[in-house]
Order: sequence, then structure tokens, then C-alpha cells
Amino acid sequence: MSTDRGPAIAETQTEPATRRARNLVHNDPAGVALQDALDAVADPVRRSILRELSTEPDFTRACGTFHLPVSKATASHHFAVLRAAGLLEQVDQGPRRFNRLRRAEFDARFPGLLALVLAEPDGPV
Amino acid sequence: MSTDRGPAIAETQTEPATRRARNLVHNDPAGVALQDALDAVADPVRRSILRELSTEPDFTRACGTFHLPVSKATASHHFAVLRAAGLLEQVDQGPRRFNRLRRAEFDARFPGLLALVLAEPDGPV
DNA sequence: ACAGGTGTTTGACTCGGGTCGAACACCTCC
DNA sequence: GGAGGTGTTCGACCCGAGTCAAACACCTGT
Repeated sequence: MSTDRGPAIAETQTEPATRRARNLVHNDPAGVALQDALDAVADPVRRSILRELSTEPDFTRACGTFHLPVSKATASHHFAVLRAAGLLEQVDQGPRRFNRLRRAEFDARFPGLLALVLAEPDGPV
Repeated sequence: MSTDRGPAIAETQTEPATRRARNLVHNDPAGVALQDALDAVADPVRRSILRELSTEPDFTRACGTFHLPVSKATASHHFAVLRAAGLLEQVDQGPRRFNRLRRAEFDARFPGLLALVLAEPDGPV
């Protein structure tokens, strides 16, 4: 239909408009295996992301704004692991991808685990 | 003294009698880093040990009595990791080494973490 | 259309942890 | 003191996760 590059407006309510957002799959923490949750949380860089994310309101931190001692390629990988483990939700806004910590959902599935991570003192990651 | 094969009885109360027991060092869970705890618990074989150990009274299971899909060398390694993480206490009795799950101490240091492991259903480890 | 910014994907490399067999250490009972 | 059983240590192997640079995909300004 005409010149637009997305679906009609009616669909926009339910389906993501951009191609990028369509490729963004989220795993419900309820269906995550303990193995995957522990693997996700066992990496110090990923824990650093979670702690940094916990200090500010939802969807106010884009992936690139974190202070991480790794390249952006590696950082992108870590964000994907955290998302797959049900630990964070991401929404695209323009070229940036904003993050939200799924505190309640994840804690419901793995009580106490996220609290341990957030209580950890910041190290020289 | 008479016929005993160890040091004087007075010492027996504080110091281990055998050389083997002297090499058995235990880490207090209070001093364990979150990184080490997560690393210890992130391995499926080690979680299997913890779950199996949780089903029976303290110090009734020797290392060799666990049903593990690995060689005894690897199993020995896993027990050492769990001990270093403050997850279990071991005592030598004859040639065998009996285990105790340090539930309370470990849960005081990492609330909820051990519970997650023990609640996990037994898999085909 | 182009440029600049953000994030992902790909391919390749590295390194550490899990794994094993074999050798060793230790204990106990003949 | 040997024999047999339990557990650890050693040396070597292997595979996967973390890592990076480079290329790519996508969005938004101008």
C-alpha cells in the first residue's frame, strides 16, 4: 500500500512497526530454566549491567550508555543473553534500544536471585 | 596414650588427627564471593550433588556414593569446588569422606540461592 | 541521498573450566 | 606388610563462552 515502509496503523498497536523491533524476541522468565538464569548471572559484566540498570528508572538507559570494559560487539552479546534469560525487556526508540529490568517477573520465577546480584558491591569490572 | 595411632587426646579435640584431614580446608560461606558461589552452582553436576545430598541426613553420604555421570577424578574436582564455595563440609571417617550440606550458613550469606538449586527438578545429568 | 550514530551479526581467536586415565596417597582389614 | 577400597593430584585434551574488529542493518537528522 502506497509508500509506507511498515504495516497499517491498525496493526501498529499489536505488532511492532519496524523490522528491528520484530526481531526483538523476549523470553518470559516463567519459562526460563535455572541453568540459563545462572549462566546469565554468573558473568561479572552482565551483573554489572543489571546493577547499573537497577539504579535508574525503566527505559531510561540505552545499551550504549553503560560503562563496560568490553567492545560494543561483546556488550550487544551480553544484552542478548540477559534478554534471553528473561532478565530485561528492551524497546526500540529511534536508533536506540532502551532497557528495563524485569524485577518482579524474574523474582517470581527465581526468588532472591536478582536481589543477590543487585546487592553485590560494584567491582572493578 | 597407649595404643592410639594419632597425637595426644588433648590435641585431637582441636587439630585433625590424620594428615588427610589436615589438608581438608573449609571456607566459611560468610567470606565467599558471589562470583565463586554462582560459579559453583552454575554447573549441573554440582547442583546434582547438592540435591542428592539434601535428601539424606548430614554426614551419611560419602563422595563415592553419588550417582554422577563423570569419572571419580572429575567428581573429586566438583566436591572441592563446592567445599571452596562454602557449600559443604566434609569429614573423613576411615578411607571415606562424608559430606554435609551447609544449609544455614550458606543461606545466611546468599539468601535463597541454595533453595533455588534444591527446588530444581532432577534432570538427566 | 548522504552522513553520523546506535546496535547487531559474522568470523576468528583465546583461554579457562570440565573431562579423563593414570599415578599417587591414605586408610583398614587380613 | 600386602591387598583392596576410597579419594586426590597430575598431565593432557577439548570444547564452549567471552572477546574483538570488521562488516552490516537500521534510524534520524540535514
